[in-house]
Amino acid sequence: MEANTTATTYNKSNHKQKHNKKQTKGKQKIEMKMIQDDDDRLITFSKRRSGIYKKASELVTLCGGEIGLVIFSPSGKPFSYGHPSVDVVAKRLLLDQATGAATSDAAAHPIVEAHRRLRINNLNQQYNDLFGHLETEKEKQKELLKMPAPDELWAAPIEGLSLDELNERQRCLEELHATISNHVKERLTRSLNSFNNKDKNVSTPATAPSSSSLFSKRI
Amino acid sequence: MEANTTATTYNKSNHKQKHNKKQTKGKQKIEMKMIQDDDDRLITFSKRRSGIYKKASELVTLCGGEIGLVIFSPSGKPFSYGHPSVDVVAKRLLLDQATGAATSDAAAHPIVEAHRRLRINNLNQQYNDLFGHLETEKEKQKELLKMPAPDELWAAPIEGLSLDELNERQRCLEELHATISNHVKERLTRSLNSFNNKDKNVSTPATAPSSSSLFSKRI
DNA sequence: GTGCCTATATTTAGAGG
DNA sequence: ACCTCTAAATATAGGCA
Repeated sequence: MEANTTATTYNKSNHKQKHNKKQTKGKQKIEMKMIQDDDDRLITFSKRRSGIYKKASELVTLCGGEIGLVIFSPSGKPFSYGHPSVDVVAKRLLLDQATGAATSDAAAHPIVEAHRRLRINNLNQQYNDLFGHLETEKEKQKELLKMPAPDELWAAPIEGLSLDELNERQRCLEELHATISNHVKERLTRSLNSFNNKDKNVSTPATAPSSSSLFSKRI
Repeated sequence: MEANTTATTYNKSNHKQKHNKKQTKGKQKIEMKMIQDDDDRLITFSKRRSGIYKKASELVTLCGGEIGLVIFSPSGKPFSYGHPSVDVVAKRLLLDQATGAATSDAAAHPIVEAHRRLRINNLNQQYNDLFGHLETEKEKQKELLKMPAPDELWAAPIEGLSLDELNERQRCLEELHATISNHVKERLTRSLNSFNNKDKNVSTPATAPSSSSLFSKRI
């Protein structure tokens, strides 16, 4: 940030360097996928964890409110950050729940939307799965699908027919999506190796022998 | 780069510049203290909350591990983000503690109970959880979107397409889906607000008969 | 592992729809 | 409210101590 025009500030040790040669590579863009090198991954974890802590504290400072954060490192070590403390945040959550105060209004309405978004998230999860990301999202999906009496959530008053139409269309989209996902998945099974580059042109023969069981069609 | 003579005057030598006018002020530095203006604070809260969600998901993607995050907005509404889910993280924390595993921060225990109860009695957490993911995923998907006429998607034969084409189609579907969802959301919000009474019972063609009390949504 | 450094990549404040 | 746009502020990858 401080780096002004000529970028010659790295010579702390009065060692003269080539004047117009870059001292470092600067921040390089990295692919958003699991870092394979153990060492790099650990370093990145540390740095980014700090970054998140900072963001969290800034959010609290700027906007007030409370925050609690727990992170398990790839090696399983737990870290946490909280303001005023994880404890306080957790207790407040309990208190709100017990008194049914702040959460009741927030909960009642989003119920419908929760269901809606649940279904959307379903799609996202499949999408991610196709690209080899967020494999464990499925766990959450499962848990969420256990939501009590989802059907009751749809009794909300709705202002018009067009909404139903939208819902119907939504449903169709989901089916189509699932179908396409299936096909993609099948192809992927046979050309998995080439699929790291998302814009790589990967084409395969047109039919798949098996592997349809790989992808359980839901929704 | 270096914050040179800021904004207002872009004329280095005190004469009129025709094309040098800045279109916006760009990101301005702000003091790290509570934002007083209600509106600004709310906006900043939203933006930064999304930012943190993204950072969290990136951390998980790059490094693996698990993360659970709970935020109370200044007005007391709870938000959360978790991977694989807040519940999983909480349970893991509990497990670690039960087995006496090395806990770098033991203060987080109550969060476990909090989330258990939340999950049972209140969908708000799930809602926010999903919302966070949705926002994050939406950005990922946005990068390569080009939406053809929706109708073409419906009739499109799946069989003859390359993997690339299928992937592209997926993205279109995602976007379409999100768009429709937004419309539904808006309508629901509006209608729910206007039918803000308890036990409003308006049945929709295909689903359950009654709903519980509904309240307006706010941050 | 932590901390510093630079050069970039990313985030986001502010203003408009 | 939520999205877009832009320019400036931050975060951070890759190195080194």
